[in-house]
Amino acid sequence: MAVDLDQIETFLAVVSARSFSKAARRLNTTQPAVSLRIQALETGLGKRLLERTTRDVSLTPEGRAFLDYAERMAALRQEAQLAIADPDRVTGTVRLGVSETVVHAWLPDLIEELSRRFPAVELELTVDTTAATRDLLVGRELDLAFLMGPVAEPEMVNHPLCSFPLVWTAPPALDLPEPATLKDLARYRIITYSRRTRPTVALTRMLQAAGIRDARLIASTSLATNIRLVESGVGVAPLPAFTVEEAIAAGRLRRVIVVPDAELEPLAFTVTHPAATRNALVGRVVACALECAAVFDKK
Amino acid sequence: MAVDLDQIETFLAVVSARSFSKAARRLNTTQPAVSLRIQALETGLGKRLLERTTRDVSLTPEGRAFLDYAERMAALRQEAQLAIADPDRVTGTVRLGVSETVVHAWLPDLIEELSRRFPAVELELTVDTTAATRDLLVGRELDLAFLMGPVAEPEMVNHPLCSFPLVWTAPPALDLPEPATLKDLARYRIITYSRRTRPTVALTRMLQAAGIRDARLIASTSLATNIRLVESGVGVAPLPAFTVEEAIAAGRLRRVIVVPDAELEPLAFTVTHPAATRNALVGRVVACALECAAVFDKK
DNA sequence: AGAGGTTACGGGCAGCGTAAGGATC
DNA sequence: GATCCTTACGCTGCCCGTAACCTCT
Repeated sequence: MAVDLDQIETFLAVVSARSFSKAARRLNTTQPAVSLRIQALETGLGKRLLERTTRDVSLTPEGRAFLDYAERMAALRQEAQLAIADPDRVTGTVRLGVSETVVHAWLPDLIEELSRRFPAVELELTVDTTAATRDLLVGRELDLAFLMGPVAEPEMVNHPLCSFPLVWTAPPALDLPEPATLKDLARYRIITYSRRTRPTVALTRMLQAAGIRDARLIASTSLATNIRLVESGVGVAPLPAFTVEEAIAAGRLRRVIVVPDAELEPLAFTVTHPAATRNALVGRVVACALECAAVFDKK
Repeated sequence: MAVDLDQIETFLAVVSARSFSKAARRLNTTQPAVSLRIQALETGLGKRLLERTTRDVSLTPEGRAFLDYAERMAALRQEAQLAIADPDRVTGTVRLGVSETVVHAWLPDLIEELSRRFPAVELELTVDTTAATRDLLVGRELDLAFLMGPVAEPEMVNHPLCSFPLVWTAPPALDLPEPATLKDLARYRIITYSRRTRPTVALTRMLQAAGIRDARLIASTSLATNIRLVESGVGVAPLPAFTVEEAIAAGRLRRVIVVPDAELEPLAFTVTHPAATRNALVGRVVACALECAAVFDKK
């Protein structure tokens, strides 16, 4: 009869997923269970909160009003847990978006640290390019994200997080003078991040500025793939130093010293989240991420 | 595992009752059920919230911190209900303290009106003198109260509510000149409110000022009793006009016209509640009470 | 001994998952 | 016909109430 926190979590999940069945998956239950919980909530309030058409789920005016209360109640529950509970017992979900580079750096450390501090908290991880992640974040489908450069939305908070120097890398056998110029490098295929990303944009500008028209770029979304391609002799690549240290030490890759004009800016990452986040866990995750990034930097 | 609104309501009830068994009675359940709910809450948080000695229940530091969250969550649930739900479905409890005079005036109207507007809301009524009610209110054991004169606590909000003229009343057979002086009245027993109440204090001052030392006062907490005493010929009494209109019309009582010096101030009632009330229903009850009082005044 | 909180235990019912049913594209 | 929400139904497990127990005054 009365409103119940379970129902509220379900309601929030449905609203955020815009679908009963997706919400059910996310809540680790079945779709009928979600359906019944929403029905119970609606009966308890005596008002319909969600309008279900066959293709979409939308909020009724009452639903929109209730959403605000629901979010505040869920946030309050979590705040209370964080303030009082044994960290072991804190529950909740953090939806985190990350760029692949971070995955290869310290994300495993963060995941481990978080699951140590908050074993009962679930992490919903989305790995994608900065652009895609950014859109999810702006659409409030993520609670926070680690991505390149600040997000210039007014409602978003950005913190500098970490930065990774890029080094030019080539197969050991490649014929390259040192220091190499952009022109030298452009004799080979250049393997880089996908088209719209910040480093690739910077690189194409540099190539244009140097008057190089016929550069052959290979854009890939996968950092691991890029490294593999260089190791296989496909071409040269600017890569985050930490990803290739081991391969260079082992002689599988060669670090190419370049002229200042060919140096790329380090990849600067920020942690970004909505200013009015109602997920009290976000603060903890941010703090933990800053620590992990700092530890990683020192190594 | 997770915190549940049922547990929170139970926690709040236990804290407010300072007892598991009293809370159980108030929640219409059994004492073991309360015990288990509190245990579940504590296990869920991994912290003990309540310290139980054999004679008293007190809050641990964590409990005190949690109390704040619990109150906010309960308030939020109720706000959401008030904002969205069918009024029929709004649940909750309002703890109301009233002076007896109000009971005889329009309290039945208020109760009826409230149970019409919010059939699922429970009213916990305490009828006592203004002084006793005031203490309960200050101790936050009441959500609001209708009592005489403003409560001068800093955290309390007072609204003028209604005022009842007092008329001197006597048994019809009594020998009294008109207009009667205080001295005339004081030849008989004067039946009045209990010692510490505002009208009785005013009356004793008036008697002192008139140099009357040997007045025989009968102080009683019950207005109905007082009326009965006058009807039975025990003495005279200042009574709220509305309570004796019918008896006067029927000839069972006589209204005594008195000189200006013997007139008593009307009984002024205010509605008082804590400024930071977390019970969203209080506002509705206040509004409803003001309406009922106004309607009553017009009759 | 009595008041009040805890533990033990059996039963009822809420809520779940499976499966079938409808509606819309 | 595919997708997605709803309804039906049997079952499990949780929570409740009764009752016995413990502890402190």
